Amino acid sequence: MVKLETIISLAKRRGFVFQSSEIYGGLNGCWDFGPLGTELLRNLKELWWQTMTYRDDIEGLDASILMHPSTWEASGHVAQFTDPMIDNKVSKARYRADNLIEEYIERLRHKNKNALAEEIQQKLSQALNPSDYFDIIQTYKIPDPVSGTTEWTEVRNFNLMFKTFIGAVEDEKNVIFLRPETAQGIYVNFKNVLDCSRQKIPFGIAQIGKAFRNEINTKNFLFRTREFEQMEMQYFVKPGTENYWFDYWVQERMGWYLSLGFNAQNLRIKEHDKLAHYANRAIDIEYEFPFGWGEIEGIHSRTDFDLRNHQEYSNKKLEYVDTINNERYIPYVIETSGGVTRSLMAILCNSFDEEDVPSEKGTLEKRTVLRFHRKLSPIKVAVFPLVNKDGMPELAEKIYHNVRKNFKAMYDTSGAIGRRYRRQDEIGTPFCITVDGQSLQDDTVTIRHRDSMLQDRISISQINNYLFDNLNNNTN
RNA sequence: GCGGGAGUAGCUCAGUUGGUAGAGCAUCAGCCUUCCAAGCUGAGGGUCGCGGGUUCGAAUCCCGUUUCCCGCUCCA
Repeated sequence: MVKLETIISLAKRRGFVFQSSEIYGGLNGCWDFGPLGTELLRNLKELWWQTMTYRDDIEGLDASILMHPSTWEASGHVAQFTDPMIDNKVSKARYRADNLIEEYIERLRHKNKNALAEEIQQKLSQALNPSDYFDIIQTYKIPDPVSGTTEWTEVRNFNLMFKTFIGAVEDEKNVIFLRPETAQGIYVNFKNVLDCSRQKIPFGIAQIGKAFRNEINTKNFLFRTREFEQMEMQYFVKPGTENYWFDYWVQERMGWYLSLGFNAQNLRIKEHDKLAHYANRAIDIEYEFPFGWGEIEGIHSRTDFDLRNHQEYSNKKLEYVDTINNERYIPYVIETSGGVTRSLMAILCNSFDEEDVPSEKGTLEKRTVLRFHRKLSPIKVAVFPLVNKDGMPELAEKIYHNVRKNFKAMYDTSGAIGRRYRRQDEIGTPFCITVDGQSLQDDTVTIRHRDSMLQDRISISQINNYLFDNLNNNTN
């Protein structure tokens, strides 16, 4: 499997991804998208957007990043989006206090000290704030698995939401958060969308946008970052039908990734062992990255947890009224929550290929090619004159100006033709059009395919049709 | 956050015991090239991640810091 460093190097060299604020030494876990990365990102999001909102039963939304503070009270993020952290003073090892205690309980059970284990379990289940965890660790003298000592710091709560202030005064009353997920923007707009769209349940609301989490550790290039983009769709269903729709959306979403050219062997569905407080069913769609399996999309059955809480906190009815059956209820929600940034990274990994091809000299040479699905490719077509004389550049340039009206295109006259093909291979351009001597005679050009390196000869007047046909069908 | 490795041109890297930096590729200009990269000529590009310190003198030694990679830990 390709190394992450290889991907990062190519991404930088060809303008897919740069480190944020690089001239100042970079900013941990933040990345910028360059010219080609931006195109790829836009194509990815556009495909998702079309898949979702071209349906009759899904509406689009673009909610603000800053939201009323009560949103995060209702969602549970203020109380629960928090890790109680504790450090051992001797080993310097850092733990989540609840995990540390749970591990200790496990070890007690292994030693058949079940009564004690049960006692601690009881206290753990009632623990709410940092001092509760600290008391348990103190009372039972829970040791550090690394150093074996009980030299602990206090337990400190680490909330993963980014905090800032609204207005000029920086006091507690003015604290607001950058959204840690886009979902809540959808829930609080549930009634608005329902009222204006004339949708009937089941229906969904789709949104693409940035979210922010003040992660303790960032990691693995684009995989774990503090600022990231999500593409989320919340599907509102009648209670009791949530399992049907859960299975439906798992199928749909998995199919979507496969339709983008993801290798099925590098995708899997992972059941959650432990469910979050809001979910009664959850799976992750995982991709096998160079560093191992990682989530690219989560599908959660969130029950009516969110709408019910927003109804309670806002004191506004968030019910759905079924006038035909004369029913009213708070809908259940199936959430499909995809990571744009993570998917982009998965696409880079999935597309990267190196193969040996025979060279002009008769030896084998390495060819680097990004085998993007055509719909994802940042550049759709490149146009070259075979050589820079005899009227070929003039004709090639004319063709280029024509195709770029409809397709992201590139014109290149620099270097030998083989080199220009390889440049395009490396950025995943599916088609290269070359004007040669024959073109000047009979108004035809060659069109070269990235993956097979084979060429068709077509007439210049057919170029647009050819590209439309080949870029819009669903084959890879 | 811990441990390990690394940071020198856009990329991959070299740089001997400290004496103010090189190569290949890439880029740009020109030439040459009639279909799968690395022919010819020339040019541009680096305060050696950043900040201190030691020294007559630091890419090189010391301290701090930052970023990336790998392994732990973590990921409501």
